Amino acid sequence: MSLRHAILGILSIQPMSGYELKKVIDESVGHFWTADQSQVYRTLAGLVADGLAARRTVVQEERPNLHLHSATGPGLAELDRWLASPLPSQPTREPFLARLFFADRMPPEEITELLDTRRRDVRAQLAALEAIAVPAESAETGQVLRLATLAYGIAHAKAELDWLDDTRRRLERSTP
Amino acid sequence: MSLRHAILGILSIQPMSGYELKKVIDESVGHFWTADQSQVYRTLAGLVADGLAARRTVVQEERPNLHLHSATGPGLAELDRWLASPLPSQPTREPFLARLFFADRMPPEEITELLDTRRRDVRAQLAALEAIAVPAESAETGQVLRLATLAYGIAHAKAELDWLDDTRRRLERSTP
DNA sequence: GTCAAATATATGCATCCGCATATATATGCG
DNA sequence: CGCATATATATGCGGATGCATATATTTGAC
Repeated sequence: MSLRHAILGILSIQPMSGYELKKVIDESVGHFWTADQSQVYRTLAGLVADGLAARRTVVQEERPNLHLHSATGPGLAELDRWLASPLPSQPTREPFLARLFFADRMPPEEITELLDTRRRDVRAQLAALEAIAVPAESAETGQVLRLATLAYGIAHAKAELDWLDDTRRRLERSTP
Repeated sequence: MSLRHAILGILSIQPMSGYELKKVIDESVGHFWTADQSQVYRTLAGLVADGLAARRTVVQEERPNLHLHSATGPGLAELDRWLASPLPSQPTREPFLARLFFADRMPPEEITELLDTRRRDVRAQLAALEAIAVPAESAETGQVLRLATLAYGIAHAKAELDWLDDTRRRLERSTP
C-alpha cells in the first residue's frame, strides 16, 4: 500500500486536486508506480477520512468545482514514519518471466517472438526514460533523487537488453 | 492474474497436491512470483471449478488425505492460449523507488542508510540466485529457459549494484 | 452543427491477495 | 511428557486495485 504514501509525498510538495494528482502520478512516478483514476480518488478520500490529508472545495466558474487536497501534520508525520520504516524486500512479480518459464510448450519461433516482443518493449521503455531524464539543472538532493529513479529504470533496461542477447544466443544452441 | 497460469504450467509438468505445489512455487518460481498458501489452495479450487484442473483424492494412511491435481485438456489449452497472448508490458511497481523519490525529506545519513539497506538486500538476492543457478546439465530448451529466468535476476541485480554505486556518488556531490 | 476531448469527482462490481485461524495426525526433540 | 514441526486442506476477513459507468459543463475540431 505505497500509493497512500506516494500521494502523501506528492501532496507534501504541492497541494492539488484528485484530477491533477492523477496526471502528476502518471508523469512523475509513472515509471515505478501506476494508479487508476478511481483508485486515486478513493485513496485520497481515505487519507482525508484518516486525517492525513485535508480537503478544501474551490468553487470554479466555467469549470467543475475541485477539491484541493493538502497533507496535514499527521499526514507528514505518517510520510516520515513510512520513509524511515524497514524496506519490504520481497521480489517483484514478473509476468514476463512467468511466460518464459513455461515457454517451451511453444514452438521455437514463438519463443523467439516472445523475446523479440520483450526487446521491443524494453527498448521503448528505455527511450521513454532517456527522453525525460534530462540532467538536473541543480544539484539539489531532491532533484538528484528523482533523476536517480529514472536512472534506475535506464540501468535495468540496458541490463535486460544484454540479457536478451545472451538468452537468445543460448536458445539457439539448445536442443528442442 | 498469472498465478492461475503459473499453477497450470507446473501441473502440466507434474500433477501434485496443493501442499506440494506451494513448496514447488517457492522453490522454482519464487524468484519472480510468490503466493500465500491460502491463495494457492483457492486458485487451485478455482481451476477445478472452471474445469481447467482435475482433482483426485488420494487416501493415505499415517498422513492426511491429499488432493492430487492435474491439468485437464481445456487447462492445457488455456495455458497455451495464455503463452501466446500479447504481453501486458506495464511497468512493475517498485516500493523502493517510491521511498527514494521522496527521501529528501530525511536527513542525508538516513538517505545513505536507505541505499545501504537496499544494497544488502540486492547482494543477498544475488547470492541466493547464484547459489541455485547451476549451469544446466542438458541443453534442453526447458532447462535453458528456466536457467534464463535466474540469469535475468542475476543480470538485474548486478546492474542495480552498479546503479547504487553511481547514485551514492551523485548524492555525495549534491547540495542538501 | 455535432461529436469528441478536457475538466472534475464518485460509486458499483469483481478479483487478487495476504494474514490469521481451524482441524487432524504423526514424528521427533529435549 | 510436552511442545514443535511436518503433512494436508480450508474459511473468514479485509485491503488494494482495475474496469465500467454516471454526471455536468466548456472548448475545440471537422
